[in-house]
Amino acid sequence: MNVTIKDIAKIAGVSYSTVSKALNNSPLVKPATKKRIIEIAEEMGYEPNFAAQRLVSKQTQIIGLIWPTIERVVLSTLVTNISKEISKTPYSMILSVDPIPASLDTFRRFQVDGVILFEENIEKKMEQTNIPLLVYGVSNKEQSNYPIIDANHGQAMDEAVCYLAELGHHHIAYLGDFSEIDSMQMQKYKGFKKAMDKYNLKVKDEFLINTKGLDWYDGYTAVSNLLDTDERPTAIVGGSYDISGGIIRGIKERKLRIPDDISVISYDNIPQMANMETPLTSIGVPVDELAKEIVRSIIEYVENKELYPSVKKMNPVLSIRKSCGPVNELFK
Amino acid sequence: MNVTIKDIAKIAGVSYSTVSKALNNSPLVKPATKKRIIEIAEEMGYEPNFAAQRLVSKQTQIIGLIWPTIERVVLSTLVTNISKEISKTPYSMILSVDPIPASLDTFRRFQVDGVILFEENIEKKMEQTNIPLLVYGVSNKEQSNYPIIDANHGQAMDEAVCYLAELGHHHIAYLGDFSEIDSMQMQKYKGFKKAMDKYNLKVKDEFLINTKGLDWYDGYTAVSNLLDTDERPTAIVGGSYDISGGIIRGIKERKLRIPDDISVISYDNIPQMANMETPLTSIGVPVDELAKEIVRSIIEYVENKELYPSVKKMNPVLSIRKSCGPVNELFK
DNA sequence: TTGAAAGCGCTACCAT
DNA sequence: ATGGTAGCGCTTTCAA
Repeated sequence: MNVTIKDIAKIAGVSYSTVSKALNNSPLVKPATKKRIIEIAEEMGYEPNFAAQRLVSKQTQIIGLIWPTIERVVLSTLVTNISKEISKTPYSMILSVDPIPASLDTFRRFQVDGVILFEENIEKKMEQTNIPLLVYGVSNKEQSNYPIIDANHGQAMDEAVCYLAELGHHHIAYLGDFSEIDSMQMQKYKGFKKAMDKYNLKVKDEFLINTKGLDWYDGYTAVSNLLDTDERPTAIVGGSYDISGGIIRGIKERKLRIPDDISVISYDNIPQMANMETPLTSIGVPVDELAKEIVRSIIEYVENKELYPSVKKMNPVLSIRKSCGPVNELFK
Repeated sequence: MNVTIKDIAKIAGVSYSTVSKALNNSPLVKPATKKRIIEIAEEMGYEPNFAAQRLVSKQTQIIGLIWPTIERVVLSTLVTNISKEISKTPYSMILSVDPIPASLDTFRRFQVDGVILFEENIEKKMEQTNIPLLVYGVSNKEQSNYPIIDANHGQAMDEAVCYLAELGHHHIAYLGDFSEIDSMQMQKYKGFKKAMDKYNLKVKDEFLINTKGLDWYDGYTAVSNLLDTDERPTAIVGGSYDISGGIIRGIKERKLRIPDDISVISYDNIPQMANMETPLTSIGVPVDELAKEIVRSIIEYVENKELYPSVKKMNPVLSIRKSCGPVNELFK
């Protein structure tokens, strides 16, 4: 059997309610007593009984997170960051890898206080959930039944293009997925075109490549096609971390130098970008900030349910590393 | 407030202890009463209070799983399958993405009944855990402090090579990671060489390529190098699902046909292999069987702690799809 | 076959 | 500043 507060009380020679207070750092206990009790508790290897705490406090202090179905490094990095962030709070996080409805079911049984979700277009599936739900994804509509954390993709592309333009690039290509299925990808694509327009840069059709996927080899294939033509861009915007990885490799295989011959800027902003064969200059909401905001929001929502479901757009950050440089005059 | 058994008791006109029994399908309750109570419970949307159940029953009925740090499709497929398998039992599963010690800490707080782990060489880290632990990984030693589920890599390679030999292949290449760090990979590599030996096939040094990684592009790069030489193998064994994906693409890019010009067999056995551009013939423990065994074992261990920690080697299965064929006489 | 009641370990309130 | 105690929702004796 495990140590309980009653055991501690017996040893400490106090009542067990005092022990409870001491362990919860209540100001109602004399510091000396408190200290003594805490020491005894530690010595005895006391671990509070979660179930008992919950039973009485009604709150589970658990946040559920549904593991995104799409496998991407950026997403799993985000999940890891969220986990780290939550562990700094009094809350714990549990994950489910099941499909959304099954996950919600599990979470209901666990009586979690709130749920974090990554999918979009989940309206239908969510009908009767009364658990506070926080979604990370695209905010299509003005209104929503649950709070949404989104990234300002338009601004991100604007900053990326602006940066490249300032470096003197006029011939910029975008390699990303714009298959119309994934609205987040579409936002990036549209954002790019809009930004090019804003900075008075013409964008050639051949410089707009639909990778039809977000994986490493999608970027690799796309850049291979791009570089095997006569006219090359002086800079490339990669639509995602993985795509950009493929882009870099493709470029290197053609013995082109980054950034001397060609500059590359990538969407997404995760620390891994600094550790690539060429550290990638990138644009996007830093994953740790994103995680912080997601955790802050869900907890705020949980503790304050009447809060109006809000939509929050996170601002991107340009992280300058080594993959972008001034345009090479030779190639102009 | 949620519905409790007392509420149900009031409506049903019985005592709440009867409700408890009825809901737990106790034989002590008259079937008619039981049926009525269950109906009322459903109608009222009753959900048992997890915390209360735990508090009294001492068992949490929760299995914790520590998300593997290495990102691989096969592993996440396995996790998904384990989750599915556990949901068929009275147990639930929670995941943690934190490093092992932090995860174990969380699990201890949650008072989970058992933990599933994927890493190897964890001896040191586990010192003082008294939670039943089940490891999926390589069983280096005869003895271990915890049960291990392993795959019979030697037999797998034997079957793969045997199959290819029967199809008439003599020139077989192995593309996998054998960087000595990952003992599971080493087992595959050694298994391949041993099997080649057993079937009296010579293996050329150039046909043994260390991909130094398990990703798609590792396979792609390796096969590109392999195929750009004069002498080609008639068959390739790919060391993992991802590697083999890259291999296939590399082959196709060179306008070679699978399996007419070259046969490919992949390690690992997950359903996704049937859906590739060329459905992959593969060897490995089917992921669903693996999941079943893992779940069966951990539960057995949990419910039967005095059980001697065992090492179980799972048998591989050869799944014949479309990527292997008889050797093409022209290339012999 | 059903009901009463103890008690799981804890928090929070009221009393001292 | 400390102690006493009700009660969270449930399972599980024991009694009827």
